[in-house]
Amino acid sequence: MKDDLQKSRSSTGAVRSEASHQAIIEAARTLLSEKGYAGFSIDGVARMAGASKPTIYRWWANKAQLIAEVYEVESARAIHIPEEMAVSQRFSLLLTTLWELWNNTPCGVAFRSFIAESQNNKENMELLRDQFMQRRFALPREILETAVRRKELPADTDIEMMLVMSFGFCWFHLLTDNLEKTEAIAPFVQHLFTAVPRKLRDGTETAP
Amino acid sequence: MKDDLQKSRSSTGAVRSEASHQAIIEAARTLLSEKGYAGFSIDGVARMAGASKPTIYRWWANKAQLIAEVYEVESARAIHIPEEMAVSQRFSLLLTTLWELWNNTPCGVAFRSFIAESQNNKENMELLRDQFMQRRFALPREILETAVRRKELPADTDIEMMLVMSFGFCWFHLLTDNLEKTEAIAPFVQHLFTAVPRKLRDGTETAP
Amino acid sequence: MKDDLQKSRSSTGAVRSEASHQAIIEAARTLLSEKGYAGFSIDGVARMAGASKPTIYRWWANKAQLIAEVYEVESARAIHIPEEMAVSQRFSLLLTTLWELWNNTPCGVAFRSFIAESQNNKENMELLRDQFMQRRFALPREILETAVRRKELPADTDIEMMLVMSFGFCWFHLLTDNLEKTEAIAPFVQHLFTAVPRKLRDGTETAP
Amino acid sequence: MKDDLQKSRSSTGAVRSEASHQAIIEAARTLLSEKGYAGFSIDGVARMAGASKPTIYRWWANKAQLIAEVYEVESARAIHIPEEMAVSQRFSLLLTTLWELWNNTPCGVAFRSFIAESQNNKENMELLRDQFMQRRFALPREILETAVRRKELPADTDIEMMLVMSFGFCWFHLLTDNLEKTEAIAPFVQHLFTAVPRKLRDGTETAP
DNA sequence: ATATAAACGAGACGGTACGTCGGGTCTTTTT
DNA sequence: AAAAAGACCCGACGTACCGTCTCGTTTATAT
Repeated sequence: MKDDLQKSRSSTGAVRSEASHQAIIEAARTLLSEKGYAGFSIDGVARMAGASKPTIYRWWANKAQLIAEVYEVESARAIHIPEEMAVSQRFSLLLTTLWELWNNTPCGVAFRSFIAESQNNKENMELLRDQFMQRRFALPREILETAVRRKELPADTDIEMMLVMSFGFCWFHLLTDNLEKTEAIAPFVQHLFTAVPRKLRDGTETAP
Repeated sequence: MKDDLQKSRSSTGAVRSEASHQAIIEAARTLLSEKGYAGFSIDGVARMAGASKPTIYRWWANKAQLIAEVYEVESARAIHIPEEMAVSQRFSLLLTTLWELWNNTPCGVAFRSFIAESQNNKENMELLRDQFMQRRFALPREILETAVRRKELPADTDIEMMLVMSFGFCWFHLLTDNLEKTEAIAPFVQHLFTAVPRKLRDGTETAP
Repeated sequence: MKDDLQKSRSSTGAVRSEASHQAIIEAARTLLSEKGYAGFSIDGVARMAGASKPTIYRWWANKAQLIAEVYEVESARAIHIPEEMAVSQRFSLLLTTLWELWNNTPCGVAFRSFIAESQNNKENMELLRDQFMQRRFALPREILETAVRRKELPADTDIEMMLVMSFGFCWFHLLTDNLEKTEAIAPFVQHLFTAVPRKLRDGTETAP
Repeated sequence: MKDDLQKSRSSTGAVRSEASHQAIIEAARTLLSEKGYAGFSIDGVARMAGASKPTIYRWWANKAQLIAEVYEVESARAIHIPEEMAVSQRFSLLLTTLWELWNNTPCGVAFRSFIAESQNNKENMELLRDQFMQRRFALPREILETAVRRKELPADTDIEMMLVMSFGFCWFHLLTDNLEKTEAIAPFVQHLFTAVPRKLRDGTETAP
């Protein structure tokens, strides 16, 4: 949308202020990391960003979506998982990197907040499930698919089940504020790849 | 007077009204199941229960603790998992029963709400992690320990890891409103028991 | 029959605890003088007195009446106005003494609080007007009546008007927190006695 | 952004809703006159006005100030005291008119309530004494000053003392719910002007 | 001496209001 | 057209008091 609007700048009036956009995201980031979920409010973001609430609501439908964008922006720096490693090592590295991200940036609070916020609202729940999580799944899914292609994993590996199990494991630690236990990752991954889950014979996958 | 003039004349004071207690729990239950987490408020509970807010706050520190009690009351009817079944079947049955409980009673909303609410507040987070979840772990832990005793599972089975993996898997479905996919349980359990996670050689367990 | 038997075995029961009575009055006094009207509550009195709220309500119908008793107890030490002085001097001394009492004891706050509280409630209003104030009027009325008897004042002096004018003048200073201006008393009294108000010819008095 | 990125893009914001303002004042007026001081609450006003409590608190610091505005609005219709009358007649007419206002409009309850409420709070006390009462004094003060100018009253008339005495007299009747005794006004005024209070020789006035 | 009846403390209770916060919408003005 | 400013309604928050109501415990009196 941003691009389109800017392109048609014949005489359609003012365009979205990128400065405001950045200020809002930055304020949201700061508020989340300093005050946590409990201290996060749209009012607070507007105050800190020097923006007005309507401006925020014009671009984000609600708190959850603003938080989601904070997460996405903050986690945008590409995670590089070297291709020459074995799949279990790649996966392990991915999870470790993820936990570090959650521990050391506002991403951890943002993710927890987004999950919590999504429980309020059917629309946000769908956003979380069908879009946000699908983007989170992309990289690990690619790693697993690559492994299948390379024959490191069986052709009928139930990749979706592996994703759900992995994120379930991570969410549990995230949502019980237990992310420091990074030593739990290795045994988990080891188990996961010891006997890779397979798709059911009828071909249906087992998880979302 | 407090100190010298009197001092005798003591009493234990009036006793908690069980009627109020029940009315409040029942109202909370109803509100959760009819309006969901978004429509749940202490004001609403007070209104519906015909109780006063101070009475609620006298006995529950906050929303989270009231919700937790709703869960515990509602889930109190004993779950019986026949002893003569194999451990993987017992575990599978437990998870299925749990999902049914979450699907068909206010327990599902209550659990989701309690998790969400706990993200607000360090105190509730600890309550969730150190007390509430330990009570949830009791039955599955016992099933696994029994299996170890019966030599169905190796002596060094990492039971805590299995618990975290299992609840992680369940939470993920719960928190993405995906509990209808009960057919995902079987493959999960199958994988879990295909290669049971073992404790590390140094004897430390791998999870919480 | 049974009733008769039971009736004959009756008693008057326990008697009012003077210790509690004293403790409550003392706590009320302290609370009023330390926290003022805004910080005065029956809960607070009960707490400080080590008494229970029902005990307070058993003996005083409401806040106002408790405050009134505090005033009466506190102001009980007899005020002596020498008889050999002229009436205007006696009156002036009385008012000065009164303002000192209000300034240096909880009486000032108590009186203000009692007046304020009486605005809430018809019953207390009548108490204030018909009983409490009549007791306050007693001494000045006596001084004026004595003066009439001694022929210092005309026989048709409108004593009630003088009382109302005097207390009106004092109330205004009390209720605007302006009691330090004691130098205003002398000119007031001087004016009051310069041309003493007389009763109307038809004999009816002019004030309450 | 607040500081550097932006700073232009400003505006004065939306303007106070006169409709809300009127609705709130009107509701306060109605509540006072129907339920009296005891039945007057900010919650009640909000409810009746269809306004929100924050809107009320945005414009009035507390109950007292809202009540004060009700009084001022309600008493705004100019009181006309014909200039050609003698000062004592003008004064008498003023007081009679005032008592009628208090008796026949919510002004009476509002004044009583404002006085009572001001006893709670130092800030409101000052408001009452230094602003509200000064506005009430304006008209009678002007009448007396005019009389001095016209030489109806001596040059050294202690006008402030006369004001305090007059309002003290009126307050006493107001605060003891005794305003029906309008026949008390005439003798009071007669006495007041029979021997007008004079300023002390040193030039200081005697009252506030 | 012993029953009785009232008073007592403790404190829970329903109610009402307090003053504040946040959510999301609307209006006005400025750019 | 977009934005800042900020007013608005709504409704919830957690707390304070009010006055009433159990409770079980003294305690003075009247048998």
